[in-house]
Amino acid sequence: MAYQRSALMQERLAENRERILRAARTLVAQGGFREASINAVAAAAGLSTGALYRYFPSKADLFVEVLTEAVRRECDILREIIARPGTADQRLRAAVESFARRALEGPHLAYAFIAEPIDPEVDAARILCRQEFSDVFKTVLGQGLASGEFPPQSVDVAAACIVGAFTEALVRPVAPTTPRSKDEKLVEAIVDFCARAVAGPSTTMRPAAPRKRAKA
Amino acid sequence: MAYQRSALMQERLAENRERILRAARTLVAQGGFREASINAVAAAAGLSTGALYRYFPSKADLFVEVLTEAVRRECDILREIIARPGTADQRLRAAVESFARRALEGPHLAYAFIAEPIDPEVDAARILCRQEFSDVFKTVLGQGLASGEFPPQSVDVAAACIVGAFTEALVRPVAPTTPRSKDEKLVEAIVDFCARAVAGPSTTMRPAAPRKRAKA
DNA sequence: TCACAAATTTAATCCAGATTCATTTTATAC
DNA sequence: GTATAAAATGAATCTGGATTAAATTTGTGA
Repeated sequence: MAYQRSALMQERLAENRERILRAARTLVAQGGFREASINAVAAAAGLSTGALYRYFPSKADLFVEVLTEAVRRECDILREIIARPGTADQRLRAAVESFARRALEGPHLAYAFIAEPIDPEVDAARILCRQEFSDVFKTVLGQGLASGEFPPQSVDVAAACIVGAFTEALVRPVAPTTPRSKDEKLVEAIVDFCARAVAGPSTTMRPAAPRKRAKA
Repeated sequence: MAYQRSALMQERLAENRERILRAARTLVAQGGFREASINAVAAAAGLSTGALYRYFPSKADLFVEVLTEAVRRECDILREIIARPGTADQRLRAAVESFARRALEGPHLAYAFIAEPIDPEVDAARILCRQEFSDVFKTVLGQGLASGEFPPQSVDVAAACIVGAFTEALVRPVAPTTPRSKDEKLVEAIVDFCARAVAGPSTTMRPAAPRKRAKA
């Protein structure tokens, strides 16, 4: 007779898989990918290293899944915010603020997901993820542009700049220094920066030709 | 008799050291830190691995030097640009443009210097370097703020955002796709983004009203 | 020329962490 | 219960790259 897993067993296995993913996420959140070795993940999940390989073919596969899963959730939230009623400016602000706020909760996690390299395979997945973030912002930028609320600008570049701006502003200080009060100011300043950037006065006051600027 | 190196020998040694630094920089420029193993660097410099350790105590030390040297040069250029006459807006634009343009020449290099982690020791040095970049932008932001040319804003955050914005916008596409024509557009878009961000309307007021715009 | 110091080479060694595998334990079918 | 399949263990292996060291070559001072 063919061997068949009982429903209970099925569930336990699925649970283990979840536990591994959760453990990996938690470890990354605590100390970035550096802290998230296979051994550490397995231990945190209450399994042996060997067992882990029953659930994921390689470290890269595991972290690709951790990454895409987290980014999917994040993007869902952002898309929901952007779909709300309001001006493009309001919605953009809300999205940036929400993004920034959650990033502050787990700076290591945010950094790891946005920037920290581990493995070429994971890095490749990350590029897609950043694209997904960028696309969310592009949506609202495009709307503001179409309605004339925002001045003409490259939505692609602006979207990337927004992601980059708060990555740099938020994610750098992974250091212990993180008093709550400062955070509020920081989030506000970042939101303002991004909002000004897209809503600011039209900038191309200079004719494209005369470029007497320095390059060196 | 005390052993003493001839002037010729002295020079050859110094030259070797330079060659190592140059080789390291070149390799990083080609493929990031990942490609720049000690063996590769030594080979590229025309020396053996062992010899390299005569010049630098460790890989970390070597790359800290590569990094700080490159950043020092870059900041010198930026400071010079910012010290020129002109409005804060003009000088900020010139600095961002110059920075962006050179980053485009070697995206891997720029990425590696701004973001790519290798080693805790090097990462620590990088934080100082980013601070240095940020400080340059802070200078001009502070001037524009003092003169009333820019609306109230956090210069610290804005400076970090500027660095982040164009890091993300420029450095991501490390892919082969780099047609010159696109580059021009890209640089312009980034410069505009940053300029709008700092010069934009005061942010507390949020007029949904479409703003007057010039040509793109 | 010789003797010794420094530089260089080459081939280990070391290390950390991912991956595997022989063995043991647990689950399923009868 | 027994026999077999799947799952789990954890120690052993494998790997890639930094680091070291013994042996060799080159430079310096007599």
